[in-house]
Amino acid sequence: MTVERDDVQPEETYDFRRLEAKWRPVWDELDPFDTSKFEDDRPRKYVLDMFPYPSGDLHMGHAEQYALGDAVARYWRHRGFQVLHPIGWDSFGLPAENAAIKRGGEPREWTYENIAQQRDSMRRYAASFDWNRVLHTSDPEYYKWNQWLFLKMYEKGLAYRKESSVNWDPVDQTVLANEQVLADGTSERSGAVVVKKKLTQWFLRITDYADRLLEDLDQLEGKWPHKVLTMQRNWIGRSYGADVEFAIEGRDEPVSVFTTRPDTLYGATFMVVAPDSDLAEELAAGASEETQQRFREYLTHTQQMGAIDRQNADRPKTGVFLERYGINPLDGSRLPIWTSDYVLADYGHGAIMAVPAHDQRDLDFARTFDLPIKIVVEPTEVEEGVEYDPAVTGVALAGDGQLINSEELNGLTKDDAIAKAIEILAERGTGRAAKNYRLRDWLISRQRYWGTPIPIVYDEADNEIPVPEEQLPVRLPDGEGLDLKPKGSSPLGAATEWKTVTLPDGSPATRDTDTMDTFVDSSWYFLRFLSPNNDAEPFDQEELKKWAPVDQYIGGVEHAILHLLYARFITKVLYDLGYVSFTEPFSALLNQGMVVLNGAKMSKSKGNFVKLGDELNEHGVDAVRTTMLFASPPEEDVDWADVSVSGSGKFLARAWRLAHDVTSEPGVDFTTGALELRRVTARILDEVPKLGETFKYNVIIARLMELTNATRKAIDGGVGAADPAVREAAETVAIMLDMFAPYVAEDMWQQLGHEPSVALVEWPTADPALLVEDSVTAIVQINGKVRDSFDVAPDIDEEEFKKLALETAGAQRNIEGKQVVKIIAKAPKFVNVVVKG
RNA sequence: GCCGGCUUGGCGGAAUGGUAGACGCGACGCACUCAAAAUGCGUUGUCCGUGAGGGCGUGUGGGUUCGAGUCCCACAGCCGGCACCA
Repeated sequence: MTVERDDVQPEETYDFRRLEAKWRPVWDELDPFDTSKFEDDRPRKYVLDMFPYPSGDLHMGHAEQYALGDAVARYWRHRGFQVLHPIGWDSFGLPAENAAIKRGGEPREWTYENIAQQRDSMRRYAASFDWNRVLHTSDPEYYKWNQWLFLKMYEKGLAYRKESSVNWDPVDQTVLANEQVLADGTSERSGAVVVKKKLTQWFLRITDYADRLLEDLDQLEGKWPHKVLTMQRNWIGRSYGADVEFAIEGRDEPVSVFTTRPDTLYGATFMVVAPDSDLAEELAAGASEETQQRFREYLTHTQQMGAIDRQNADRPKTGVFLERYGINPLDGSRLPIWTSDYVLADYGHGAIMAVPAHDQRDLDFARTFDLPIKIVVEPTEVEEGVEYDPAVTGVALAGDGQLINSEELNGLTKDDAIAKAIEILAERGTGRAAKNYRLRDWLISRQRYWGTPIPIVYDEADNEIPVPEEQLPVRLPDGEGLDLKPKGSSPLGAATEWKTVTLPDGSPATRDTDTMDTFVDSSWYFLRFLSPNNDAEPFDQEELKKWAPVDQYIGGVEHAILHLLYARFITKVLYDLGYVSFTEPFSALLNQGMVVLNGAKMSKSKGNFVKLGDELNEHGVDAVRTTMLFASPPEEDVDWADVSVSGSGKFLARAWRLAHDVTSEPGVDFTTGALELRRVTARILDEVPKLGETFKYNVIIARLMELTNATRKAIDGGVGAADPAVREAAETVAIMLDMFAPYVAEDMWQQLGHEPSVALVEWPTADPALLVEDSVTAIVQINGKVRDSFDVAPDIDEEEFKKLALETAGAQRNIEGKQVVKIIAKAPKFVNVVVKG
């Protein structure tokens, strides 16, 4: 194959290697996507691809994402928009640190080498980025503004430090984010079972924004994938109910519990507190020595249990009676207080009222420890003779019904009783309506080196002192000489010189040695792209007005919750601080599917893997990009075993040859061209913009294949290569193909006698006259079944149309001997004859 | 358990309530070739029929409609999210 290539004239045949080598330097020189060049009145679009983490070179997943994002950006350019399409790197993070530990050297070197490699690959991939706006989150010029953001939030009380229970990896000796804990409770990297550990850490008060984060999702309906909206709603997890105060015997202060079912208050027969809560410890302290001992053992057992073990609802219920009692605020009954690990310390108040008849978990617990079960809601639909008593069936009655054994609530339905119970509690001052969230505050401290230093110092009394804004950035010290190995505290603790500072009054202080979660970096980077080199402010207000918010965001569904939730949160914070005028960062979101192989996620270790480099070398950039988008609609997964990259290559070669064969001159009058081919071109010019709006690139490519085939037929058939319609069609193919195969498109454009770049050429609009056909094919149905068809003029009159339909052989055959009941006709499309007999 | 989504040929997929299967892959046949590759042309939902033509067909069952892949109801299967969250 390679041998033969030398034998043929290179210009006569499609050769992706030649095209790639030819056009890359031209584009580098032209820099066609430099947004600053366009100071005109065209409408603007901000098209953003989620920026990559620089772990090695680009892989198939990147190829899919950037093929898609680039098609979107190129689409809008061809539609006459100024398009901002920037790229940068999410370049802080643990993999760089691990690579440095493993192979020596510095996280910095590893990171920037990978960035250089990925940047080269992206340029080869012909992604239409504005290369003048590149940012790296690990640059001090960037993370300075993370620190600025942190200080602004600290001023507003939105950043705070507290002791809490966090995910701890005992092998790597570091905290882990929730997303780094696998479903089986092990660390995704070390494989160790993750445990909970109490540490003092920095948090961002995202729970203050829970309602807005939830309610503003409604604005995004139809613009974001429904799936993502649902996932965010689940994650925030708002539930309505009541806070109820229970007096505690031998304690001055009452204990609050949250319940979604205040209607079942009369059915409460005991209380449960989380073993790892402060309350449990305090209550246990008032119990007998033996019980205190049992409590301590139980607490230890709970703390040692993995996070996932604890969440396993199938586990038998365990617990310890604390020998203390609470008082039901409605009926004054005495409720024994237990502790059990099915109650979580950090949800609600870490304590519950247990209603075993109407809550499955409470019922399981009551049956295990032989506690009373009192029915207070009679189920609505009770079948005669069917046992429904939870004490017997073991199934709690969670549904609707009529209240019984509940004094003033008796006879009410569930919903009415909830309202009434809240009213009574409020009157007596022992409770109130309340809501609770699954969402927790965002823990941003990390015991890692390769991240943004937290701009706080501590005086000798451990008071927090924010670093003054003018002293930012707090630069990360050189990693050289620092021990990055996991040891349970941040590597920055060993940077003595860096860590030690002197306060204005001369007293000594130390820096916070943790770094920020890298999700902080990515929560606002889309704003930094507007003015990445501005060192006076995080983002330029004028650029902000021009471009923000992001019109179209494109990325994988794996970020459906964390990144997108954090970015939405920070945007709302910036809105409240007066820095931006919008409350949602991404007006529209598109999730691309994954590239899989034989139905399974690609995995190097399992040998189930396709190397992007191999595909590019064998088939070329254009064929790979086209294959990615032709395989299916963008949100679906692409199974590389089901696609044909060489098939895409064949199509591109056919398209390229069209331009090569055209013999008419540029600027020739298309209106004198062959009508039939012109109609095909017009139809596609008319259809493709609509398809582009809904990202149906697979269909657009199919249309371009049709147009290519039709043009080929015209050239080889009677029309001939010199016909203006052939040039019109070939130019249309070239312009549209630019969305998927920029090298082929650019070369075709040149072959057709035009200057680069085709990427900046606006699509012609279809001549409406060409969209009207001379004749259309009408179908004839008898009782809804297609029996014949006939050609008619599109403006045929209804009566004439019906008459012609009834005259067709198919109609005659099927009507014969039957009675015509009704004729439904829509000229010139179809006729349906309803017959009987 | 709760919530969301999906289900169309051998495969990926297409189809404003109006000819289901566009376009492509694969397969088969033909041309070119000593042969193969490449390229081109043709066939390709399924069953009956030599043919003309006809029956069946978009997970299953029902409904609305002159007409349903498309709208409504129920069910099944698959995928995803959340889950001892009170």
